[in-house]
Amino acid sequence: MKPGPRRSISQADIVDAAFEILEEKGFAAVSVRAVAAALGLTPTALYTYFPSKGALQAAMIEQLLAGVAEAGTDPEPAWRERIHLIATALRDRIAAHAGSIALLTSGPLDGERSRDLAEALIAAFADAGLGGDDAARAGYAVRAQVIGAAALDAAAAAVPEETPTPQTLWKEPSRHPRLEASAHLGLDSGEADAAARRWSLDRLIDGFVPTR
Amino acid sequence: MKPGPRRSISQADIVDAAFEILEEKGFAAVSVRAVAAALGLTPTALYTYFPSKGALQAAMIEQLLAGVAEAGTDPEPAWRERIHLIATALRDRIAAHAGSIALLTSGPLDGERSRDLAEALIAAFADAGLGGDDAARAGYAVRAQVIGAAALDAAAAAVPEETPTPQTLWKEPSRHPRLEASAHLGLDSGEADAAARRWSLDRLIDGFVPTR
DNA sequence: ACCTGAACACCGTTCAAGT
DNA sequence: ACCTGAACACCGTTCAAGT
Repeated sequence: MKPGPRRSISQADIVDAAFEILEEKGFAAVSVRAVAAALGLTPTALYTYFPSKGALQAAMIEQLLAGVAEAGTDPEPAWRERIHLIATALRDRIAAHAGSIALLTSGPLDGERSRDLAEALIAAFADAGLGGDDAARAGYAVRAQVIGAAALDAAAAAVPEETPTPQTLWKEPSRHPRLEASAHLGLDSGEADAAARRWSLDRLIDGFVPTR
Repeated sequence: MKPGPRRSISQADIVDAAFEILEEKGFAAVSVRAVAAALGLTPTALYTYFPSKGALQAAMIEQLLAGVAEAGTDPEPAWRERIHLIATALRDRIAAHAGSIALLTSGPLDGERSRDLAEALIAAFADAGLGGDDAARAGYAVRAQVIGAAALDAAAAAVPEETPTPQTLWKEPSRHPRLEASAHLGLDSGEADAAARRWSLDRLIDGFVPTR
């Protein structure tokens, strides 16, 4: 293809292409060169739209978080439900885009949407009656919980092929009996269901919001 | 230098060299080539010790987590203190090695030490009177909390130079008033103190362990 | 067993040049 | 303004070969 002006490709097109690669081939495969190739461009052409790979990743994070805070902005549902709506929206966004937790933990997290998310959670806890500082601490704890759980889930998903244990007559006593006894919960295989996540988040909320 | 057998370098030496690069130049800089160069070796020589870069990273994770579970294994302190000891040990290890949260979220997390950590937390919650399933859920929540908070802290640390806001006469009303009002807590700048972290973790524990 | 050197298929980014 | 092509200093990994 010959050089020259072309019908413009938008920043959003580039972010979309990057997400496609992220989901299909993982975070490490999201290279400037691969994204450019997916769009039929030369790597250098991308630097017309984004000044660096980091700037592209920041744009990806903003798109990932778009609308999450708004899930709990409507003041109609009670504060607890609003927290669940925000937490679930964040969790679902991360879960819907394989590899996105690596993206989130790869650099700064100070975009506008990231702050919107923090603000919405603090507001919900303030509506629950918490003072400003406690509401901020509770909101931080919820963000840490959702992101931490997503990180643990991604780590579980990255575990290679389960090697079928050869049948042995004598079983070694396990060093992790309690962990293994809880395997059916699916916590460390990323298979916990939505009800279980809701229950755990309710426990965290209960800890921060004193019942009177 | 000429090829040939040399006084052996150990796997631990390689892991140590890798940590030095991680802390000084960040996760992205931990390359097989850079680690080899730091040891005066050729990249290919490292493949004698580790079959892949991933195997080296897994060894780094195991070293990072070494001893963390043991911080709360002694049955003498009460269960709540044991949880704090484990959580603090994990947090301190991550904080002491800049870039290590990227390491932890870069791949599988199924090593022996990782399981030791999970087991120790579940055991402490079981001592608190929780049933096996609830203890597992509470232990998972604590792990998620510490790792999620470390991820948020690292994201805050990665935020580039704070551009001093030019003095303006008329201030735009902020879209994040509650978040900004809580800036003094240092939550989103990775500067929360140990007492604040302990308080927040106590809230989480309270949510899971019903007071009677 | 442990190591080198060459090679392959990749990276992010810069620069001069084209239209 | 948008794009190409060449270039630079890097990657992880494999392979044949040395001692």
